[in-house]
Amino acid sequence: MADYELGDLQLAIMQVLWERGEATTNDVHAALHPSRGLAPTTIATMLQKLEKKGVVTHRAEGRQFVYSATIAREDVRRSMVGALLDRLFQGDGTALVNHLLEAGDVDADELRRLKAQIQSGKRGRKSHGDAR
Amino acid sequence: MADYELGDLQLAIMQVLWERGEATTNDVHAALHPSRGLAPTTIATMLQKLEKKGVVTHRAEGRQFVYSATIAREDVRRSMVGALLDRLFQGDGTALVNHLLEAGDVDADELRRLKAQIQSGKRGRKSHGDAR
DNA sequence: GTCCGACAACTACCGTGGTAGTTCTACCGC
DNA sequence: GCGGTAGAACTACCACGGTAGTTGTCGGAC
Repeated sequence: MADYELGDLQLAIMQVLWERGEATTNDVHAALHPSRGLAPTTIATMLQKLEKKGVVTHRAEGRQFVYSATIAREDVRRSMVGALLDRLFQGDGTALVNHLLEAGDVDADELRRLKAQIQSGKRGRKSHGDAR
Repeated sequence: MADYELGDLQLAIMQVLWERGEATTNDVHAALHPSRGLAPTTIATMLQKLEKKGVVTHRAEGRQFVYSATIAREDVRRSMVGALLDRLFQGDGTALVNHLLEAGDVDADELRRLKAQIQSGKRGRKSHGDAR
């Protein structure tokens, strides 16, 4: 399992790719422009860097490039959350959840709902045998 | 509330400072050397960069510098977890908790314990009125 | 009084995220 | 056929984390 560390813009781009399955440079630019107002070339450059890094691929369609992610959102989440957990909470996941509660990012009700959902069977797949 | 984004080594250094209250360059180097094997000058440089950034201060004691953090662990956690949350989970804290569960970083039992602890009164301070 | 050692200060360098301008190419419309 | 335009490619540049060498200074030992 490689370890992916993506920057802010990179993540934003990946987000678009994950949501749409695939997208042209222009699609990505259009999606991000309202919130970031970046030049199209910036997006294009970033896409190239992302490709060199191996996390996206492209396919030519006419003279446009259609990009798509080669890695799953979950993989990036796992890797980045894991890194944060180690760096900031010494790997203690419970401490993170606790922090989330304190910061008001989740509330106890949601936690309860989550727990209930887990109890009802969808747990236990894969026996989480990944020794980080 | 400023927004703190610290790198890996920077966090490791802050960790030492937070644990000890204060520490000399040498203390920090000694603490980190086993795991990282860095040159003392690297630590010193980083400490200076951290100071320029305003997150640590120093006080001279003889000809040594004794550094201490000027920001709380909680502030950094809040700010970095918040950033991660936005970037990777679109701000949905519950999704993060869910991810933590899936990845095996916390388990349902701990969650239950946490919830119980919360229910017993220590909740509700500050009404989390921070609009990120 | 001189020299050594410890430590801070300064300087340098690499990689990479982020940003964008400029150039090249190829198709499309007239 | 020719010129314009769209989009990719190339190049450049800054900031910053991370890494460390070199230089300067000051106090202690002899």
